[in-house]
Amino acid sequence: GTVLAELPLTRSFDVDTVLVPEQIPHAPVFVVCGGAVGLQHILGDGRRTLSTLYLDGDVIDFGEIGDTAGTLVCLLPVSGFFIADEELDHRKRTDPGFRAALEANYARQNRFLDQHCVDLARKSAVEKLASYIFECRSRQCLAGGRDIHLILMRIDIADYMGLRAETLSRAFAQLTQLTLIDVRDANHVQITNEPTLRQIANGLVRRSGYL
Amino acid sequence: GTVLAELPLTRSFDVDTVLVPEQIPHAPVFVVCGGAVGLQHILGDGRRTLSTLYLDGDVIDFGEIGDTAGTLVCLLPVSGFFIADEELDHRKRTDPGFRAALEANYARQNRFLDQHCVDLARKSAVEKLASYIFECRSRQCLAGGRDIHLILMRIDIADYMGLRAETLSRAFAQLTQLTLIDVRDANHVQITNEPTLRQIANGLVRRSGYL
DNA sequence: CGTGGTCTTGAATATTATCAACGGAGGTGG
DNA sequence: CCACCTCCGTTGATAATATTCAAGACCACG
Repeated sequence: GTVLAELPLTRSFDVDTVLVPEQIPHAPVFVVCGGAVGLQHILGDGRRTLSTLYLDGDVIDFGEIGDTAGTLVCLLPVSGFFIADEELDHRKRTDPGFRAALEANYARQNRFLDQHCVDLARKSAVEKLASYIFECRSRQCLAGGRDIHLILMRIDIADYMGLRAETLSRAFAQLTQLTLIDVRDANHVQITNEPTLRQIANGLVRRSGYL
Repeated sequence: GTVLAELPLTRSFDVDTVLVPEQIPHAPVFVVCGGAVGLQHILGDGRRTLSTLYLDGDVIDFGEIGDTAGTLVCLLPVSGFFIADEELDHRKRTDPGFRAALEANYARQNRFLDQHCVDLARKSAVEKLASYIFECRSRQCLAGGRDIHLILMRIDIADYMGLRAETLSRAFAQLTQLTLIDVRDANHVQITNEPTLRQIANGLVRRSGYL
């Protein structure tokens, strides 16, 4: 994100705001500086999924996402800036560092999506929560830190990890009872047994381990 | 894929071959021309997940995937060609069409991953199978076609959709009994009621609909 | 002090995973 | 040619897990 210098097209959005390509005409890229944006999909009967999270430093390319892929919703108050069409084209053509930054952003998003698929496909609720906690840490570049900011509300974490809010709540209770985490408040947990929590996130212990 | 002209670094691989970056030194990109490659992740206790499929025309960037993200496994006999480091750099610098093709590939992979997350997060087994059938069709550019090639073996479809093979088998049985599909052989199904199958894939009918 | 929203808990239900066994297709060797 | 084997896919019974629905707890806010 640091390579992309801030431009005058800075904006802020409230929670639940839907970001649409027409927000700023001819500005197809939005760079998140604070808050959280989620790519939201609603199934026919109302089931909600958050497939991608855009946090501080992430680049949202409206052109890439298109119309069929869901809607971009502000999950927290969001600040960031748009990049105008001509500016984008110009810098893509002339600035190799800019191109590299964009490419790195795509690759980064791809890795997160890939890992997210693994988390969703086969992991239990407890494993999903453990994985989410570590994802929060790595996304916030707090390598090794024990105090984790959970970023989202429970319902959004649940919709991101493919769970119901009730099931997620029970997963918090289980990890707490196993003294692997300590829930400070709704938005913060402290990791009290990182090796075991890591093993659970990686699916190492399943039946005998944490029951 | 058509923009990327074929080069002399053509190779073929048998089923179960693991593709590693060192396969061809200094050739970090592989373009799939036939067969199927899967990005495979194994959890600590052996659970297997296929997070991404690379089919005809897809571009695999070893540099992007890195080491931590799983292993690339040939799910079918694979043919394709590598692009050498210097060739890649040169064309990235001088050929805007090449850059655009690479970027489009990233965006395409991103959309597939995104949709895949939605499929994995909240859909039932039957809904997942319906979604997979439509994904096969759209990947093979058979818009509107009724005869679908399932591409993969049952076990690989299951690991891709986050199911056990037994559960997937029961999903096939359910869709067949509802006369929504007709299983020709292990690799082919015919869609016999596309609107309803589409509704199931989209999560429109859940409890009362197909039971 | 009520109110709306978020989060949690409990009991019943639905769905999936697990374990075991069977059937069929394809290959191999006597 | 046929017994034999292996791999793949299916089916059945049971256990584990998540969802659903209902209700209560907690907190911020007017």
